[in-house]
Amino acid sequence: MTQETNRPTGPVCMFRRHDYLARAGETKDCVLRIEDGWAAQYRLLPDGRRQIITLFLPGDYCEPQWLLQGRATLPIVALTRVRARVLPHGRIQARAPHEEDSTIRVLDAMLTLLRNREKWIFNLGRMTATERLCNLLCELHARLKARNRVIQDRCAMPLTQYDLADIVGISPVHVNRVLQTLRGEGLLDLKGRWMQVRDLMALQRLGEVSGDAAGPNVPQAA
Amino acid sequence: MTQETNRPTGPVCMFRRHDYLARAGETKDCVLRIEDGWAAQYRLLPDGRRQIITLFLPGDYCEPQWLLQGRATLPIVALTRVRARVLPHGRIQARAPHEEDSTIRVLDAMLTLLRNREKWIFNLGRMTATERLCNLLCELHARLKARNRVIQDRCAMPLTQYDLADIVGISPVHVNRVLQTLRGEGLLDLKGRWMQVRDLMALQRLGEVSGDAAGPNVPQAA
DNA sequence: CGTTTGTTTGAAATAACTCAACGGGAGTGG
DNA sequence: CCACTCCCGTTGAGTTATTTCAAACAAACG
Repeated sequence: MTQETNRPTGPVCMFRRHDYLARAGETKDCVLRIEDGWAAQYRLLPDGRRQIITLFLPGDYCEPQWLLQGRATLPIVALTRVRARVLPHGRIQARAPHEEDSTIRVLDAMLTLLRNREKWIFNLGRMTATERLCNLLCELHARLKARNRVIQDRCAMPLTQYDLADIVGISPVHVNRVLQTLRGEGLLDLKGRWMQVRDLMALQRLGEVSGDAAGPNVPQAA
Repeated sequence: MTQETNRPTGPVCMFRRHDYLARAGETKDCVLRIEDGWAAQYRLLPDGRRQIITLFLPGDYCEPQWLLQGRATLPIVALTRVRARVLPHGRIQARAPHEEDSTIRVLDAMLTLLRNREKWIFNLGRMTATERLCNLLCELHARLKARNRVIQDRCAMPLTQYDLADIVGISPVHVNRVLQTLRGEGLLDLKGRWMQVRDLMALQRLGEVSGDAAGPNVPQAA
């Protein structure tokens, strides 16, 4: 499961679907960079309720804060086959600021994570099921696009409807119904682990996706 | 609004209720340490939906990530009269690691913020209205207790039911009804800006505050 | 004191959930 | 290659948690 090679870029880990990249409470002296595959950090209640907290896509640093505090708080599971590069703290600190995997780059990823959580707290607290789903799909599309993994608005979508439900905080059955509607309105196609976005603008409008995370903030009435 | 003094510990800011500690997009070359009062970071949609993302209590660093990235993403508003100490980056970096307001302490607060958001993403995604409210009240109690601001399970509660609603992501009317129930069952008293917790254990049980979950909840132990 | 801000209550509407069952498709093993 | 699972997606019907609207009341404020 953890085959390592020792090329100058650092060792690589492989995980099969459902393997753990981390378990709750584990000590970590490295950061992972996902090279391929998707992983999710989640929290589970004894009664079975599950919420996915963070989604890691190709190109993401998996738990950049491990650089500052080497301890996993929640389990991280592979949603697909995953290939990840292991970046020991020493290797990160040795990099010059402008280089790949430098301290600044990793800390920057941590700040991005912090801001993305702002967005999701808003989504979960104040958006409807449809809005949340559209917003999520737009986010996935944008993140994959930034990593050159979208071709003509078509990209991978390995998440099951159960996964989607546990991200947007609704029931799997309801995810299904909302997706039906979106398909019915010609906004996207979703089948066989692939997503074809047919009307990105409409999807963004439905998902209240503004240009910037800070976009839809108008001063509060005094 | 921003009266400053220049004692060796650093300048102090005062804010009245509804004053802004920060506005979206503003550049920041300092971190604030709240000495007294409560403040909230929120996001607002044009249609009026508001979600409070972060609550800052006495003793909290307000936006510790400003140390790494000097830019506010969302507005921060004073919920009460607030007194805050201004900590310019230079002053923080000059501190020895074990001292108050050192780089490590501030970064630690940032990690705590990150972990607290994990908890709230879970709460908003998977908990019922009652659970969320109980969880919030337990969190407030614990955080204030860690700052020595709880006497015999009695502490300040300056949040209106509208504020509470915007934190736990439900409607103000429903907040009211849930609070009624909790009062009716003798779990707490809530009146005149003060909260008297009568049965903390029961409140924690209702709020699914597990020992494990409680870990990340509690703010940075100084 | 009058005005604003916050709380309480009732009744009707609805978004989302649960339960339950069926169907398809992708692997897996014979 | 077929048959058998098992996982995943789909659909329907009935239920429930939470919302919205509206109005009255209380409390804080200047």
